[in-house]
Amino acid sequence: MQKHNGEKFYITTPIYYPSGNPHIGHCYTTTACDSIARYRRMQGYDVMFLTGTDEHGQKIEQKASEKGISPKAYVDEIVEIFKRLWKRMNISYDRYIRTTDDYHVESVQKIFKDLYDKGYIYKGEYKGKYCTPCESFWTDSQLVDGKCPDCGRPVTEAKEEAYFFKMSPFADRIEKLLTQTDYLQPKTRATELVNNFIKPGLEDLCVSRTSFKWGIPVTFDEKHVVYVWIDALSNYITALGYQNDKYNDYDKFWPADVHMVAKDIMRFHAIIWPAMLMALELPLPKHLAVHGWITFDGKKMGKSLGNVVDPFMLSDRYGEDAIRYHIMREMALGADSSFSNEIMINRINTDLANGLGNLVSRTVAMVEKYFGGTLPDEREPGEFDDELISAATSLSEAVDAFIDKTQLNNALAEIFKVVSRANKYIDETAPWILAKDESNKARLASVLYNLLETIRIVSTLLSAFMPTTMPKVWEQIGASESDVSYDNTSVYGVLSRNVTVHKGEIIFPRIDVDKEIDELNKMIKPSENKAENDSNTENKNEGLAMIGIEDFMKVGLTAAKVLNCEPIKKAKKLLKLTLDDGSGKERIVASGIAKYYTPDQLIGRSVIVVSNLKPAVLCGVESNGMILAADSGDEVNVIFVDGIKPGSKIR
RNA sequence: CGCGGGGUAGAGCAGUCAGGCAGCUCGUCGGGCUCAUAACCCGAAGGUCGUAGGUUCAAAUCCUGCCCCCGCAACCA
Repeated sequence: MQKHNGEKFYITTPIYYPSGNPHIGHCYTTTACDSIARYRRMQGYDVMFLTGTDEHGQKIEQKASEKGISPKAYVDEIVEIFKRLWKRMNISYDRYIRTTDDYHVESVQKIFKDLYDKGYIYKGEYKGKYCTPCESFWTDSQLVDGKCPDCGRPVTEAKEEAYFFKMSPFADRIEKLLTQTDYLQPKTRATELVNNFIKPGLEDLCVSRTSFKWGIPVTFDEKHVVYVWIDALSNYITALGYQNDKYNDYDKFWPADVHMVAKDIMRFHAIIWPAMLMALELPLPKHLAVHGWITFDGKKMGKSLGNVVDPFMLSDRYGEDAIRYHIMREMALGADSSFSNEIMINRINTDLANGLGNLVSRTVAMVEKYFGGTLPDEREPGEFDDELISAATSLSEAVDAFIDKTQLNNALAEIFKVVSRANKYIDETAPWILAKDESNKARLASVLYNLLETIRIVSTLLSAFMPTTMPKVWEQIGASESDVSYDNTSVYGVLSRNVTVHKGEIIFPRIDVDKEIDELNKMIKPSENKAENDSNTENKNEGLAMIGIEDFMKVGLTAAKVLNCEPIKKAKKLLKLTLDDGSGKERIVASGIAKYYTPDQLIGRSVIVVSNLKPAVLCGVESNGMILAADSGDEVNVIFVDGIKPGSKIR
């Protein structure tokens, strides 16, 4: 076994955006980091485990003003909730950075200036769609129906002065980093990044904004605030004291050993962050571990589903360690993993209650029943002993290897193989038969001691993943603090020969699946219905505002007959419809219904068209209006008005 | 021909890089056990490995074509 005394280990979660309450996805990243951090501490590393919140930006500014409070007051509230959750989940972070902290602000300003002085940041123009009432810029992809996603009003082409960060000088080095090193875990994503972002040419990055105020001011140009990239990503070094006097840990802990992120922010950490560090001439982090999303019953987890899988509620019901175990056991590094109540409860029952919990319970019960709680001196080795003991003492080596690769699910699988082996050992040795004959006393003591030793090793390794419950196991098997050190996991014979056990409460109670699912469903019903409503309105409009008749009358609805219809070549979802709307001129409309209708099903039929919609070009086709259809979420039905004369007004 | 991931037992997945008896977990069925949280242990059923070809003594694995699903992007007007 390798000794790691004093070696440093630096691991980070992303800094989360507190525009809403934390959900199970945040929990995954954070507990995964926590487990690695705890494991490394056990191994003797000097660990720095950082988490925090990314608190600036337009969205926070807006949410705060909706609530009529200052942005700082708004984030303060949510940060409290994050911290409360981490406490509940027993997260052992060493440091919590908020981008509103003074020292971070100071560092970011220096970094920005430094990059400017080095010539990597220059002043340019940012072009985009602008919503005047909201004073907001939006990218095309953010627009909803071509309109401002916040207020729904039309946007105009506009530009603003902005600072840009030159990315191109670093393209080659970044490509090498992604394809030729083990920076990216899993590496399968490297191709995707290189093809999508590096090969087409790295675009310079807009790093300042003038359109909102809630951010870190650019020191040499006060109307600009630093945009998210430099502000947020640099947290990983400012939290160590880079360019500030608050901390003095940069030299010791940088570069980071692991940045763990979910796949949606992989690009920033795989490309932008290394580019920034290269520009600053700083060492690059060693690994970027990218995990997937937790999906709920197959659906992508969103804010609206956040309530459904509320981590506070789950930990109330099942205990934080059961939740920690489940999400880490279920999630593989690369892929998404599906979360459902049934999978979770089954997992808790099978592995924790039936497997580990029951093993502890039956072993301790037998020591009490057959020896009054304290093992005698006598020993007698026997068949099956060696296999069990070697499985247990070699376990840490296997677990180490998976931790090194950030594959926590596999590390846990490895541990539970030994739990199974131990349960099988009980059957093989049949202690209850040994107990019938006094002459087998020594053999019986050996069997039970071997089981206690196995439990000791398994629970020690598991304590990184389940830090709340494992100490309860140690108490039951009579292990002292020094017995459960990491170093002792590869050693047999650590527990005292005359160890005394203490039967206690059931550590992982078995859950009644049917009853529990029933209750959960009852709780979920209201919020799930709400979620469905949300998704029907594209999740963007939080309930439509009331409008007056005059607003409705602004919409021109006309019956029209489909003269021709054909797929649009470049488009997957669009059909191009040629309509007779009674005006005498043909009207061309593109409609995103190709998944649900073939052209044949539409030609000759009559539909309702919104006639005064501003034209838009979609995949090279100019669309004049839209046709009405009912969207239930699962299917889309065009509203047909066959027999109605083209041109008829609809009100 | 936009980029990428995937299709293996009822469900969820590994195995594919490096060809060599099709495996794991859950579920189902049968048996065993009685220390234990109705838990534990053993056994069985269940798969044309998406599809059509090719290479090979041998293909889930390598090659070619096609079908389907999922992300991202574009395009839900």
